[in-house]
Amino acid sequence: MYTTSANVAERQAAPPSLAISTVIFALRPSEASGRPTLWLPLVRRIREPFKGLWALPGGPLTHSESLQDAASRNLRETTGLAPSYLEQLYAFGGLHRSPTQRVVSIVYWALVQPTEAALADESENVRWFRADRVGELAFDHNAIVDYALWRLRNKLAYGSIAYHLLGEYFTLAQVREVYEAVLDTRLDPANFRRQIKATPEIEETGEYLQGGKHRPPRLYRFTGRPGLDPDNRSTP
Amino acid sequence: MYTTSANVAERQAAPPSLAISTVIFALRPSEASGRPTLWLPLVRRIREPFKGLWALPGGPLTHSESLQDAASRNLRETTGLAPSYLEQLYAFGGLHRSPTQRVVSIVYWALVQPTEAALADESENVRWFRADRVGELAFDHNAIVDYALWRLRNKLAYGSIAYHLLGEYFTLAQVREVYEAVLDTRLDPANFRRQIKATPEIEETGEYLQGGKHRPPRLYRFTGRPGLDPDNRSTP
DNA sequence: ATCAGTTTTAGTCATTTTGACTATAACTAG
DNA sequence: CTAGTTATAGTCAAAATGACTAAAACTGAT
Repeated sequence: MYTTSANVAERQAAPPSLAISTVIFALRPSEASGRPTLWLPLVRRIREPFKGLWALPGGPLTHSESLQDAASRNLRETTGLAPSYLEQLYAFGGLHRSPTQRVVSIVYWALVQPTEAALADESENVRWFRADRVGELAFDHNAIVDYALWRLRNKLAYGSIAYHLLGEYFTLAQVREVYEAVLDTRLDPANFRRQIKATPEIEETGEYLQGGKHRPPRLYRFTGRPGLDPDNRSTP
Repeated sequence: MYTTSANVAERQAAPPSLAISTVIFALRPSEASGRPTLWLPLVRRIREPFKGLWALPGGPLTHSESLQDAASRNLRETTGLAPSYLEQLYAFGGLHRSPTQRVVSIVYWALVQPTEAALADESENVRWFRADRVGELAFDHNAIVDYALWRLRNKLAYGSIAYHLLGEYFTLAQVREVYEAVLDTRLDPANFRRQIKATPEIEETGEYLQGGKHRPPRLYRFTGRPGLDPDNRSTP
C-alpha cells in the first residue's frame, strides 16, 4: 500500500506549483512616538489575481538553489538587503490560497539590522509598512504575517534573537526597546537589565554611547550564534 | 525586478517534485527495562534509490488535499493509525537529498496513543523501531528523525504535548515516564507531580488505577487543546 | 493477621529567581 | 550650578525550584 504511494510521490505527477516567500522584519522609529517599532517591506501586485494589493515578496524556486538560498535571493532582489537572521517559517499549502491554481508556498522570515534597513530600496511597488498596520494583503498573506509575528514573539522569549534586529554594538536600553516593540509592553529597566546581563552571550565592551542628554550607556556586543533551522542547526 | 520573479513563480515552471513524509512517534515498552520508550514506524524501500533501506512513510500530495490531509492519509495508509497530534515539522529542500532528482519534502510529525499504536499494522515492509536506534536510513531521513526528536523534546518543555502520547486517562507517574523517555533523564516524582498539578489543563478524576502492587494512583485527564499550526491555530 | 516491599502523595526547608521599588551616578541643556 | 534625564546598583518580599522526609495505601508472602 505504501509502495504505490511512494511510486506516485517520486513520479513527476503534475504537482502544485512551488513558491518561496519571505516576511522581513526590521526596526524603524515610529513617526508618532519616535520609539522603535516593527516594519516589513511589501510589494504591490501588478497583475491578477489581487492586482493592486500589497503582498509578501516572493519568487520562484530555481533548480540550482536550496530553499534558503531562494529566500535569500528573494530578499536581496526586492529590498537589496542581506538578512542577519533567516529561518523557515512554514509551508502553506491550503487548497484555495490562490484563486487561479494550487500553489504551495514555503515561507521564510528574516530579521535585518537597522543600518541595513535604512538603505533598503523603496519604490512605487516596494514599500515598508508597520507590522501591525499592513492593511488587506493578497492571498493568505495577512495570516502569514500574523503567524510570523507570533513566531517572532515566541523566539524572543527563548533568548538570542533580539540582537539580530540591532547593530553590532548596542545598549541594554536598545535591547529593551526591541522587546517592548515586539511584545508591545513596557518592561522595568532595572529588572530587564539584570536578566540580560545574566545571559553569557552578552559581552560588555569598553565603549559608551555618547550624545544623549543623560548618562552615557555602556555598549554591549552579542557573541552567540543564532538558533536556526535544521539547515543551519540549533535552538527553538 | 520582483515582478519578473513573481511571474516565474506563478508559471508552471518545471518545479522540483513535492513529497509529504511523516515522523510518527508512539510510546512502547522497552524490551529490556519494560519502561516506556519512543518508537516510530519505518517502511522499507522496494526500489532504487536506496532500495532495501528503511525510510520514513511518505507519499504524494494530491491536488485535492491540503498538506495536513496528505500527511494524515499517509499515516493512515502505512500504519492504519489516526494520530492524536499532527504538526508540520519542516520543509526539506536541499539540492542533493535524492540522487535521482530534485525533491522537496514537506515533513509532518505525529504522536499516537499507545492503545492505537498497539494495533498498528506491521509487515515485511513496515516495522517499528526505537527512535534512538533506527540505523542508517534512506535519503536524509536520519537528519529528519533527529530534528523531529529535537522538536519533540522542545515541545515537551513548553507544556501540553506529553498527553498526546498517553490515553485519555493517565496517572501522573505515566506522565513522568513520558518525560523521562523523551528527555532521557530521571525526574523526582514528588517535584514533578507538584509542577504538573500546577497546570490548569490537568483534571483530577474520581477514578484510580487498580492492579499495581502498591497504593493505587489517581487517574487524571487532559482538558486543553494542543498548540498546533497556523493551519490549526495555537501555541509554541 | 501481620509484615515487608512498593509506589503514591503530602509536606518541609533552604536556595534561587522574580517583580516592585529606591537611590545614586553621570551625562546635557540651560 | 541646577534641573532634567537615563543608566546602573541595590534592597526586599513573594514565588518558584530542588533536595529531601515521611506517611498512606495497596499487594504478596509469611
